[in-house]
Amino acid sequence: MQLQEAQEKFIQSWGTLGSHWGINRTMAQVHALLLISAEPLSAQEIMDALKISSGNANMNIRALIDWGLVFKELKPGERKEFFVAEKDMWEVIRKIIIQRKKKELEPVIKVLNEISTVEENSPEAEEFVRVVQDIRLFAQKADSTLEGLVKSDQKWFVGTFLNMIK
Amino acid sequence: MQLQEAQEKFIQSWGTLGSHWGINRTMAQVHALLLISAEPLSAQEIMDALKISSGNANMNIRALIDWGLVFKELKPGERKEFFVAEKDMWEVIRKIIIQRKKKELEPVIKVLNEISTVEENSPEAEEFVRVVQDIRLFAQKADSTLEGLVKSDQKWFVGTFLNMIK
DNA sequence: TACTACTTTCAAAAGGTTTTGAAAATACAA
DNA sequence: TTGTATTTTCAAAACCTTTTGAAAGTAGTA
Repeated sequence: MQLQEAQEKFIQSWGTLGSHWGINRTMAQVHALLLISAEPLSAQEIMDALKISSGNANMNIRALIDWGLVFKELKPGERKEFFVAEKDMWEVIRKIIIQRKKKELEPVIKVLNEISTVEENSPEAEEFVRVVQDIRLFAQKADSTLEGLVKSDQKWFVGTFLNMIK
Repeated sequence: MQLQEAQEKFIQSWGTLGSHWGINRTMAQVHALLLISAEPLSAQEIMDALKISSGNANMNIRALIDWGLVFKELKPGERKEFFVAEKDMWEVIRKIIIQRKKKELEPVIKVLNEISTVEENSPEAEEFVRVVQDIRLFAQKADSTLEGLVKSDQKWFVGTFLNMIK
């Protein structure tokens, strides 16, 4: 397979994956492009490579920087900004977990805590409390697992993963 | 907090969470409603409770059945169908993993395998192959971990999870 | 068979998200 | 300062997904 074809496939594929993971398709494509680029790219180069507008490029590059998946790089003598991707895959995963934990898991735990105060004075209320407690337990377990993972270094994570599959 | 208010909050919250996890909002709300219902519900009861149309209800109930998160139940003497949710949280997680692994992880691994055959005859090609190999390794690790998890029984999963958080 | 309760389909409408691109803002150079 | 390259903003347009509801289909009942 030719390099260019392979690169395009990779960008497409990463975009599709991203769109299922709370990262919009273009955002994931920009990340993919930067991941496989040996050199930092300017906004203009990203726009040209992916055929997207300046607004779109600007917005998604900034989102990637917010997530900690992309860094701004200034070249001496150049007025324009260049961008590089976080290339360490474990770090990428960590950054995504941090965002999603904050945006999804934590709000749900908050609601579960609130609603578990309901009084158990009817069969429906009993069923409700049982289900909510069960989910709450799992959510808290997931939360502390992810928290540990985020705070841990790579080796611990790799080790745990390997342990899991035996 | 009143039971009804708590139930509504739970359904809302579960819907929001679902929509970030490849399950559409209504589908997640139907699942939430069935989860906290002590009795099987008919399509009509689901439509009334969530204020959704028959088409919408039908479509999402079927999707939930496809995912293995909801089961059809026939009551003797009743013409209409009733539905119950899978209430075991670990089983719910397993079912979701099965679907997402199939729909997302496996296609990506396929592409990664294809494109890693590119020849390393330039700095760009080298960078490309390095990144792809790295991701491929991670993806395969994740795949076998999830596969093990899906095939395992609850206890093993709970145990591993607890081990992870120490 | 015809009736009725219930379920399913699907084209059109609604709703939500993403993208565009012109205009405004910014920042450096002369 | 003025000019120019670059970045940012944002309202409108395009696009994509979900929902509706009427009509068709199905299956039990009489």
